[in-house]
Amino acid sequence: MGVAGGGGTAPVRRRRRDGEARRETVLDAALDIFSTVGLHGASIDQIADRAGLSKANLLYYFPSKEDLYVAVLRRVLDVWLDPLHSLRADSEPADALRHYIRRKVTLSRDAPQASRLFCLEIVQGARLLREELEGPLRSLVEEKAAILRTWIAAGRIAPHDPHHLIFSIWAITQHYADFATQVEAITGRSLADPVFFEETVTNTQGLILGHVGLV
Amino acid sequence: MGVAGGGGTAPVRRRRRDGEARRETVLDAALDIFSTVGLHGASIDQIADRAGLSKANLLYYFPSKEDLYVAVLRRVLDVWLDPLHSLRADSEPADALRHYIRRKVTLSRDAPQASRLFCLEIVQGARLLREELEGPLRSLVEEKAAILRTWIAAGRIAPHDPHHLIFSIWAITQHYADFATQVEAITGRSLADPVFFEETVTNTQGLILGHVGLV
DNA sequence: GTCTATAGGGTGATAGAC
DNA sequence: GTCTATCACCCTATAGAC
Repeated sequence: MGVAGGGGTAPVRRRRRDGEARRETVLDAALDIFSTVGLHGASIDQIADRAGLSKANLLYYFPSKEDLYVAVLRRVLDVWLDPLHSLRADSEPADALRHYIRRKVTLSRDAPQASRLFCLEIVQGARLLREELEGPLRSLVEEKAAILRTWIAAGRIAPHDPHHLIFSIWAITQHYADFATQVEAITGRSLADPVFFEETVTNTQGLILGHVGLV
Repeated sequence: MGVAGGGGTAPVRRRRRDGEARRETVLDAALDIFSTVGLHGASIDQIADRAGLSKANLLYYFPSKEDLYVAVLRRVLDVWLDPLHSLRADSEPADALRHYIRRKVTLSRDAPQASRLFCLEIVQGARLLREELEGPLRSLVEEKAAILRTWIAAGRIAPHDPHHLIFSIWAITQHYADFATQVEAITGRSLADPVFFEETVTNTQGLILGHVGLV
């Protein structure tokens, strides 16, 4: 993070790399803030401060606050849906579900801010994410629901609506990130505690696998 | 809603009743708006408009925007925790859980805004609700967890951590209110559809009851 | 209780020097 | 690319007439 940098390295090339890193720094800071106070509660000044640049300079990288917000959101969505891709037709159903649930809870532990920002956006009507939900997300879920239906047809899991099954997994696993404040207020524990983390994974796996007859 | 009101009725007494109704109107409007755009996204003007009075007049009833927000939150919390009170030690476990889940999903259908506002507040760290969570809520949950432990000790339900059980029920049932946008984007359906509502209740009941060995 | 007017502070975004 | 200065706007809250 040297301010001036030494020597005679070609400034243009280094600047470009710095620019990318700078954008990432801003996106990280923005995720921090947006996930805590929402789009309207955050000020550009605040985000710029945390990212270590001036307000005007931030607006050089992102032309408006909403643009920045959407950029953060898109990045979050990618990370967030990634685990679902690994649910494959040729897996063993029990292994696949167990693995998926563990990955989701792990993400709730390691990227709670991403979960919360996503949650805030959806709860408020997903004004800036609606297209992503009705397009790519819907397709992805439909694809995975088809796999579950295949397993049902083959008698490998009990017959339950795949949508409700997926929603139940999302609901429970994300609850431990989104409602962490409440969970901590009640239990005094969080996913950062390895024992509590493992309990959560095991409990959720048992709940879901039991439901589809895979205990 | 007569502006002038006729006749010679005692103005003081009627005014007081109107005042109460007026407050309620404002609280309803505020819930609408806050649950959609959050505390910071809402303007007093907007809420006053929806409630049918002027900004200055609203501030006569609620001294500041944050005061109004907290008033709405408290009212929401009461409604929201009410179903849990009916979980009693002398109930039949299967009936009690089934009933509780149905009530929670019903609330998600009939009071989704309350659920969403509560969700927004918790996700953002519950700055204005923390005491309520660590005090009354924690006590209430502890009380109900004790009941579940009694049932476990008596061999009436399978032994699982009561906290995780309660969180799972909350997570799933509230998901259909808080993430309704996502659910609709993916399935095209909502709790307003009686068939979907019944599916949701049945699925959640099956999931939970199966987990505690009551199917 | 209800209004109009306005004070007073903060914020998003732009202009323009370096 | 980065900064300072500034504009233009919105919004909370208050003052004071009715």
